[in-house]
Amino acid sequence: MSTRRGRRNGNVSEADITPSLGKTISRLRKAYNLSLGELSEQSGVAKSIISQIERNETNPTIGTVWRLSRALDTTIDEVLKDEAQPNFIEHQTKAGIPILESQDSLCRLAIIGALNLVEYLQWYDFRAEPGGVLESEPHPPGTVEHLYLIAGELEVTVADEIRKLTAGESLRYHGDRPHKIVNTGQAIAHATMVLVEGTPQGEQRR
Amino acid sequence: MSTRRGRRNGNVSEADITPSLGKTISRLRKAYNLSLGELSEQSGVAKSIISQIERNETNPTIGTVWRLSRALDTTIDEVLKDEAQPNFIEHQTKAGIPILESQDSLCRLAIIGALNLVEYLQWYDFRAEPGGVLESEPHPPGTVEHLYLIAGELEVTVADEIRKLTAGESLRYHGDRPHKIVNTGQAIAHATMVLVEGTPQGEQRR
DNA sequence: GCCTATCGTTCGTTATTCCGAACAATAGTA
DNA sequence: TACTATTGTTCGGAATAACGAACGATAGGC
Repeated sequence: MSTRRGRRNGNVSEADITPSLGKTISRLRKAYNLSLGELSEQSGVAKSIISQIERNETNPTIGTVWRLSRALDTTIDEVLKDEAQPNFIEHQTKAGIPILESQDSLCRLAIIGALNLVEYLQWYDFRAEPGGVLESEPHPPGTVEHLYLIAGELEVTVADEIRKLTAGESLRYHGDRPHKIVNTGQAIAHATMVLVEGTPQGEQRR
Repeated sequence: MSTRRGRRNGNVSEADITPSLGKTISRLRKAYNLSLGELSEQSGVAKSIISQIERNETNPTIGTVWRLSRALDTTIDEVLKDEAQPNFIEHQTKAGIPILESQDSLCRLAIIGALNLVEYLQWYDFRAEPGGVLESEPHPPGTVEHLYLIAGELEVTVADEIRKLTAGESLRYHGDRPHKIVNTGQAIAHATMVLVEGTPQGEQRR
């Protein structure tokens, strides 16, 4: 019990207490199609550090992780959550629009737009084959998700509540809770999804 | 651009990016009736550091926070997360969605969502028969319009510029100028439109 | 009142995070 | 092939987080 924070050249000790951190950062970075240099620029963290973090070769500061989380449009607690979420696999399309695929590869989320406002905003084109399931980890606190079903039939579960949607209906709910979208119909379901990452109302100013 | 991470005696900069952390640790520690020394013993973190963390005078490493979380019978993401919010789901039925029709009644614009943020935000489901024309009066200054063409073919005219869109493409333009959307194809055109009113721009979210 | 125990804070040293530049590995282009 | 760009990694130096000990403050016990 002497090695304070033993590391140095090879053997990792404290670095990998959160083994998912490096993978998570790496996965998010790739989902946004960013290089180390680009993420470094957007986050203000040296790319050498990001490289080390992704390989779990260092024990970063809260501040560093926070800056990375922010650049990756998420929050620090999201990034540090232990359970790896293999929900999305990054997949590149012809037009350069990143496409996210669900694990069963029956759902496809295309990021068709994003805006940097005081709040951050993204919208998606969502398609699901019959039986397709899209499970989302909670988004950052205060996030609102809006789903408009263009065609087909969906079942949406937020926290414990379940709603069925038919074509033409829309649903709005908190995205900062675990939620699941299932195509319960026989045909392809098609929807537009808008995601607003916002200041929780009644938030303190400093 | 010299101050790397300015701190030093008094003025905190990076330390309080997660202002709740110190309070959270302190609250948990007191909830268990632990002194700094006791928590130090159980967690393996020097009590001087715990003291500084609780007063947001340092920017701890992930490892340190993790050891503290563990000693306090919780997880690191719990400690770093802000308080939860009540659940809410808002379900809008098909009948409740207002539909706007263009003058030639060949275009239909369904308002599928709106949010009051610092900026005002609306999004639409847009459908146009072949030959349909949608002419818009200029929206308030600073408005940004984003169009994502799901299917068909559109021609968008903003001020003097004309752009042709094919399925899968998207376009972003100033909405505070007169603009016109024409379905130049032979089939129904289908698009998602997002409209953001606000911020004279130059505003960013951090 | 005095002594002792315990509390949280401050101080000097050591270890390591972080940075920027240099480097190697990989493509893409002429 | 050589030249250029871009990728991720490695390396030395500066900034600082973590440590342990020392310090003042507070409260009991005698």
